[in-house]
Amino acid sequence: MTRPRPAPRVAAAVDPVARVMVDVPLPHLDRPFDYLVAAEFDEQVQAGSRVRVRFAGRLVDGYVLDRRPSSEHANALAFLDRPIGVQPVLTDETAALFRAVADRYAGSFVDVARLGVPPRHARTEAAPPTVEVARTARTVHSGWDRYHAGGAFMAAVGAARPARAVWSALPGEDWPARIAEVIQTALAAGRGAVAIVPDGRDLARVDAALLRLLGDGRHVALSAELGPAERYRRWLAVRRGVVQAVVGTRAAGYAPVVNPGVLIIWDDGDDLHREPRAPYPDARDVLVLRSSLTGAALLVGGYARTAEAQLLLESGWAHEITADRGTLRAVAPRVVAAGDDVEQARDPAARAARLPSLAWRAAGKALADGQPVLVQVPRRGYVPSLACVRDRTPARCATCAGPLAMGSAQAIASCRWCGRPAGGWACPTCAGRKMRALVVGAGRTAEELGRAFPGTLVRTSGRDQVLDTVDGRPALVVSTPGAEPVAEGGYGAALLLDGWAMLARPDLRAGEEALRRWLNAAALVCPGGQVVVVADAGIPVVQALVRWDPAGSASRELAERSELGFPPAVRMAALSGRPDAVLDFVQAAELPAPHEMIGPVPTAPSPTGGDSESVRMLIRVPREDGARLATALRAAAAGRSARKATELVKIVLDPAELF
DNA sequence: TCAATCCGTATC
DNA sequence: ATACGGATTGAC
Repeated sequence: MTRPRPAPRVAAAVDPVARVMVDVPLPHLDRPFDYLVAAEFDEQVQAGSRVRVRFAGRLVDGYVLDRRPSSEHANALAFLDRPIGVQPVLTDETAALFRAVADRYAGSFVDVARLGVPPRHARTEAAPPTVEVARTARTVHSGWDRYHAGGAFMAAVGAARPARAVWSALPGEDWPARIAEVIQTALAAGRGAVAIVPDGRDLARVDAALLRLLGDGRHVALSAELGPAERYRRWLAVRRGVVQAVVGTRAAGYAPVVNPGVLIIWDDGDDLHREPRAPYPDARDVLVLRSSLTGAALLVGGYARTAEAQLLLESGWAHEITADRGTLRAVAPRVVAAGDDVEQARDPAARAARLPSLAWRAAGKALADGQPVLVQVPRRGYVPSLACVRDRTPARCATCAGPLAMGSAQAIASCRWCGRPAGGWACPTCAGRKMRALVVGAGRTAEELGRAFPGTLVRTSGRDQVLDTVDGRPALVVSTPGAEPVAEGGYGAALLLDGWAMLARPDLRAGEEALRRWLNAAALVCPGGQVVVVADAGIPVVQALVRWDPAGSASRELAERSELGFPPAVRMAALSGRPDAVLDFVQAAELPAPHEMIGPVPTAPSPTGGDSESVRMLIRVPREDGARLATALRAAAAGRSARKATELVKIVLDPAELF
């Protein structure tokens, strides 16, 4: 009985070898493997194509890096199984970027490619490309001449020079319009552009600004919220060079724009820029790497300034775009710090609303002047919810040290992590036995404010329902950080009520993050309007808000991080997992000298239910050894996976949360 | 003497 | 991961 034999395959005549990155989760296989391309697939298998290959006996997905005339591999090559679709997805430039990001974060190429390449949608890929008719662009006067070096940066982008800048936006700045102007300048120079913003609301604003400036069809907005078909359709338009400008959320930092001339990130301190999937890259770093690799210009902008952006400046890698003090004074709100004098407030309504009297008066005046008032309150759950009524020591669980909270229908506080009721609590500092709500949610604040200002319209913007804009009529707009609506004509006043609560967070970045949120809210206030921040005026970041000095604050922050030995002044890696696995890992790793090991410490039990057996270890090296540290960690991970150590160790470079 | 099993190694 | 080869073990 003769079995039907498959027809013998013939390799392509030219460049028969494809170098393929295979999609397997093992770190030691993060390198190219060579396959033969059958003649029948010659056209479909190109540099950047998705393919299916037989690897260790199984069919797996892969990406073709390039085609070559021959292989270095000593043994016979296998034929690759088949191409997936006809559309190459990587460009030489994005392939190099995926490699660089993987190397920076001790991760693998395919992990990063998964972040940067959207899932294929076959029908969309096959559909004829929609013909976009570009409307004539509108010319407007650039708003960049209010800034030192603003015009120079625009000129550099227009001349396709690789300028790199950190931009401190003026309060009230129409930053989406400024970003649109930069993008328009890059397009006019025949180059592409990528702009990254934290969330969908900012994305919509930049999208609208681009539509106004460029007309239809010159750009696309990319975000994860689009359905798979629409997301792939827009992404394909970029990959095919139909559009050259992209605005999007963090994954759009990898968009395969042809010949990018400028890369932009807005509000780089927002934690939404950090990817929560391995290898946990940050969008600012992705753009910095991409700028270095391609020579594209880079713009890091925001009202606030991060220590990381400050380092770009102090290392001389980037230049500053700022306005002078006179220009700033003309547009800035007046900012005062109010100690939390709730108890002394004369007005009973103010007392009931937990408002310091200064804040209450500022709000009343703005409302009387016919203007809206912004009230920023922290998100519920952002900080421990109960504290000692006398000295505000956060109330913690006696068993697991988790934060205590008051349940909805319970009379007794209980732990939010372990759920145990906290009967008989006593303050560890003053032995007081009374707790009070440290932070009141937006809903409750809105209720109380409504009573404090009878007859005033109260609106809320937060997690569940985010308002994009409010009109210029008098109203109290209660919002959580990041959800503040833009007010027509600007707010008459802003009350930042969460000051000390925000600063009380046991986090390395608490100060920087508090200032960032305050500046973002205060920037929405009209020139000369009143901002009241409820915090101790002696705290440096409170001073930085009062003087509107994000640069000075970032400089101080960076100096402090240098002194304490924290990123970005040094490079750190956090290794977490079961104790034996973490120990085994660090023993196997050939870490660059000098290095410092901190820990291991047990990781805090969390409501998300992480392994209670888990520990975390920090490794610290000088900044210039960052690449070597990542290489060593990758090698250690490869060694472990090669010898079948299955216990997972999570590697995070420069973790955002250090405590 | 042969099969079952363990361990190490390569995966193109 | 998974597949394979070579060494090792154990039973006839």
